[in-house]
Amino acid sequence: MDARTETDVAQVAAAIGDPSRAKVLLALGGGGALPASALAAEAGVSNSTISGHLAKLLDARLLTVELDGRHRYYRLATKDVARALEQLALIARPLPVRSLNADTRAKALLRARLCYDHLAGRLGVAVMSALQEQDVLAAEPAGTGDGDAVYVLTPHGRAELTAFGVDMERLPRRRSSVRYCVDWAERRHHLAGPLGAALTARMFALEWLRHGKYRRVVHLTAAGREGLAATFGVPADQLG
Amino acid sequence: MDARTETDVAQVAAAIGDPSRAKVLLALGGGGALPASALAAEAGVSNSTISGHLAKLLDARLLTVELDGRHRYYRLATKDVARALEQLALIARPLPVRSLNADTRAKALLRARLCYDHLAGRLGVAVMSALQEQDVLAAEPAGTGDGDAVYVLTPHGRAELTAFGVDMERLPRRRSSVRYCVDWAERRHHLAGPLGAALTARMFALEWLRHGKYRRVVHLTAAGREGLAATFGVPADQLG
DNA sequence: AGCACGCTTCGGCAGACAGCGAAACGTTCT
DNA sequence: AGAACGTTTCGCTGTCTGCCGAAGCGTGCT
Repeated sequence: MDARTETDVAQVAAAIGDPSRAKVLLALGGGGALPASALAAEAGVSNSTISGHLAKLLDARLLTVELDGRHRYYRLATKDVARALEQLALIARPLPVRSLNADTRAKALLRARLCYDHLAGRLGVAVMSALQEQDVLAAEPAGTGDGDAVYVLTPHGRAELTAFGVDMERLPRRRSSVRYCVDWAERRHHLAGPLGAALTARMFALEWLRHGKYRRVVHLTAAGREGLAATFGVPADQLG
Repeated sequence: MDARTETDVAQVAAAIGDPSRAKVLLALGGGGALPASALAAEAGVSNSTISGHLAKLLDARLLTVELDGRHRYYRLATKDVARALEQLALIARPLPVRSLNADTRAKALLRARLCYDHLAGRLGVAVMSALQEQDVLAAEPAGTGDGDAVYVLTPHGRAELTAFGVDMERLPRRRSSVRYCVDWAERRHHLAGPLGAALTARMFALEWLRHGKYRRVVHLTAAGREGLAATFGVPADQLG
């Protein structure tokens, strides 16, 4: 027999459910690692305060630390943590803007951000929709209509992406279907899963994308703007 | 321009992050509706206390109410709330057993439960795995190996399920792929999405499954035990 | 060795909040 | 109308916890 039983949802949720801690987690939501002092600045609290918070997040196994000299780099413990955060963002209310700085940050996040390892935000949904236009992905609308649509990669799409330089060998074979997230800001789908991660990685390799000051924020380069229009037919007016 | 900005993850998480409130949400996780007093018993607090909690959960838009005479039936506001809860359960630590009663409840939940509209728990993963054995579903192992596998419904499987009485017309057409959840207890996949919901509904219609005292708990009937073995080849020793 | 730096620990304070019982409110049943 | 019932509101108490500054500890620079 097995000692496992119900899990302590309340404890994790409480760990996430503090404004400072949530800011920390969101700042790390792009999959990057940051030292304690940067996280303190991010959350707008003192170093001693953030230290307590980080200890709590470690205890809840939401974060891991890497020791590097006198620095300590924190990152999300697993992909599942990032997924849980995005899922929570989906059911959360919009947050009123606090400062001018926060406003530009927020706008940048809405424009293009990483959802741990794949592209999200307006850019993410624009790419997803362009991939359908180009018959790279085929949508199969949900029967029940409640956000449970399904996408598959077409043979043509497979060829297209291979030509683009995505290493398709390392992805699920045959009639692949495709994972996606419901974007919390756009309420539309963006590409996720292994394919989303691989495509995003390729775009970074081509320098179509660059990391912003914080890893979660992504900037589209001029090359990226041209490339997306030329290769996938993403309309330029959706790249603002 | 759009006033939407970052969302308030902290607020939702805080709403979930109280033991009593989490118990309420989990009790409603099967998609059912319960009156305030039942939820108070469920959480083990007084009626006045639960009333405050329910008000908070309503304010956070995690629940909705239906007024029915002097009763008020609460249920989860959307499927997304249920999804968020399961995602949190996935990253939460196991909870130590408190009472004998809680223990039998927990065991029942591990055996078979509803994940809002589809089957989960040991029974859920057993069915999922049997469906693969029977070539109803084909698994396409993840390239990156981090839980991003993909399943598709085979033509044979489509015929099989149609014969079983699942209304396949109302589901995504053509080369459908299939949504799944990672079961928080088993750490294996169970069938979700429209197909999972439809199959589960059919099993209820056939009286293979019956609701327990609380809707989230599901009981397998004798007919269900036989049917699952005969129709899908689910081994009897996995139905304990 | 000595200093600067990043981070954590400690002590203390103030606000938030879960808990209960009593009372109020509205609905249903007799 | 009156009693029973489900639910919410109110007042109160105790506890928890987020916050800071100061002090402590280990690491790296010079």
